[in-house]
Amino acid sequence: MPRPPVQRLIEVMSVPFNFATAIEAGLNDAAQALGLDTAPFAPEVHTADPRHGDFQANGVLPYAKRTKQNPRALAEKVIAALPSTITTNFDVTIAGPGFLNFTLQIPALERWLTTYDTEELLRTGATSAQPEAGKTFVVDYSSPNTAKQMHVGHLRSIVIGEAICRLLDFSGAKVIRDNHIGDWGTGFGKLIWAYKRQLNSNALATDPLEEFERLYKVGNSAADADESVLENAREELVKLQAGDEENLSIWRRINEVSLAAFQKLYDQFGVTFDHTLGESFYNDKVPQVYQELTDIGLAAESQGALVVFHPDHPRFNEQPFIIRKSDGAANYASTDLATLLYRTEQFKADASIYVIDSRQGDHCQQLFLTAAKWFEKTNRRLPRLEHTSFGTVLGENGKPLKTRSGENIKLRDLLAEATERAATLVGQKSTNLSPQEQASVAAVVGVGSVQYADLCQNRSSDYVFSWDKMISLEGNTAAYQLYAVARIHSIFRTLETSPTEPTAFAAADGLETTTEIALARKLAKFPEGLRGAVSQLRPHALGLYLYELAGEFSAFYNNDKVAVPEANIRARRLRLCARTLLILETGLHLMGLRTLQRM
RNA sequence: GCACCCGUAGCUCAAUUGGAUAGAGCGUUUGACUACGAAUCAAAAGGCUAGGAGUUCGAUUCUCUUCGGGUGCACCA
Repeated sequence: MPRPPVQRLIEVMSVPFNFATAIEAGLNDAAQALGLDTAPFAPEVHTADPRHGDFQANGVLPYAKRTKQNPRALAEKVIAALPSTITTNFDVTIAGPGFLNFTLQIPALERWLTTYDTEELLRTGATSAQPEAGKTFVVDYSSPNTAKQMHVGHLRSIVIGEAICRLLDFSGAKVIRDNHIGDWGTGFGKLIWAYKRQLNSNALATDPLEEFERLYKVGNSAADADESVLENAREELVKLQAGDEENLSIWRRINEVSLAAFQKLYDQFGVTFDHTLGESFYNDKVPQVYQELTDIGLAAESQGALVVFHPDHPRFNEQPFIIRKSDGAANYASTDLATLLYRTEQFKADASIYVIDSRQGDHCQQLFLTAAKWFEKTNRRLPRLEHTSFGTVLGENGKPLKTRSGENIKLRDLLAEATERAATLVGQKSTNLSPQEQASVAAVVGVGSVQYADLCQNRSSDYVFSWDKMISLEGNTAAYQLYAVARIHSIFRTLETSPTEPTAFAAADGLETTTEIALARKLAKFPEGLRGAVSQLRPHALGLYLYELAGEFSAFYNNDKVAVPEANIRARRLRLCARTLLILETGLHLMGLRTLQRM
């Protein structure tokens, strides 16, 4: 039976969610009790190599050095002053020149395992331990251009952006997902020009986006070849921006079709935006930006354009930030500034996160620098601004991934191929499943493999896209972890019980085997995996943790049979299975993946 | 030319942001299914962290420098 809420709350409060932050607090208490100068004393707690315990604190060493004390003697004193919250949970030893090693006592591990037994409680724990809780984060990701299909170049922003949103949300932040689409570009004049002359209505009916793309190319090459076409296209754009009804309705139609096509892809990734405020939305909000930046002397005319220079910057003192083109039109610098103001004032953003590829680093730096000066002069509070940049998806030749003919690979085709390849594999490995089940498993494995391949390594570097590595399903892949999840579900099916049925664990006694204990120690480090991912907005830190957890589980599974006759042993192993399942599923969902009961 | 990112095992990547003997997977070699799912597990071999200098108790991480790769740099986002 579920315990009453009040009792649960007391239990949760008495067992720290994140042991590392608990140690940190304990060390700070000890330092204060000893009269250490707490300002320069930093506990420096990290998860440790298992050979050295569960956590290590290195802070005594630099402090002893600075105050000219014997580090080991100081370490002795610090240990003696540790509060009971630490000493009742850990064995503490001194190692080497003055490292403090903390090893979780088995009862403490067991308390953690019995306490954090639902996703809601993990979330509550994360909210209590994470500094992001209560803050408003606007996350700007995906942000494709309308009238074009998304391709591989759009993959990373979607996948990384969504994972970051989920991680922040789980940490108690208020997350606003904003799809800042490019729907006001200068290409629209050419597209409208071609639309009016060469529209194929059959093609428009069957695959409108494909048709818009074709028309855009037609308009583009016609404008290149003929000056008068270019002139015409400009006029179409001016008419559009002036509110011409015919052009506006074509433009609306393009956006409608584009957004519907985008949503089909977002559905496969489990992405839903709170706002889709494209550049057109800010059309009437850029004059204020021009005005204010000019008034405070930040922007000035140069070669006919309105630009911002930063004399205090080694490069941007000469490299301009163009906020209005010489023909008077806005560009993405103008709208990005207007957007930032809108997010600050309307959304009350504490942070604005830009999930954009690393090639736009200069733009973001200029945007942030400009915004900082602008907001300071106008007495506005500047949100935390972060360019969450990422590298390029490369083919096996080390160059940006393309089709054989050199075209961009459409995201639609990429996901279709991933699903198809997964289906082939499922057809071989999962013959016990019905055809419908096989198809849905293939979709989860296929799309999940693409997502995970993108998330499992450091976002800032380029990565090589390899079907074989991704779909071969070995090593640090989605399928390896999905397999662990499916196996755990299978155990509960076989034993005819459920991971959420507390009576299944009622007879559990103390952890015994080395593989049981190793798995339990890994489980209790979920908060650290989460913290690593959130604090740096790097999902791969969580991915790596989950992979290691799945590995510990597999070792446990091979060593310690769960379905044994002894009720006490079976119950404690079942509990380990249930917690592993909870954390694997929670973690994978945080990365944007779906999970399976069988595969 | 200026700036940013990167260089770690044969290959693809980690290393908790300055911590202890630099870790995984693939590939190679060897072992484990009359086992709750072998899409698994256990073990071995594989390294002057591109080269050099510096900072300090301690450097893959910070500074300088050389080499090699990628990407930006006046009106497309």
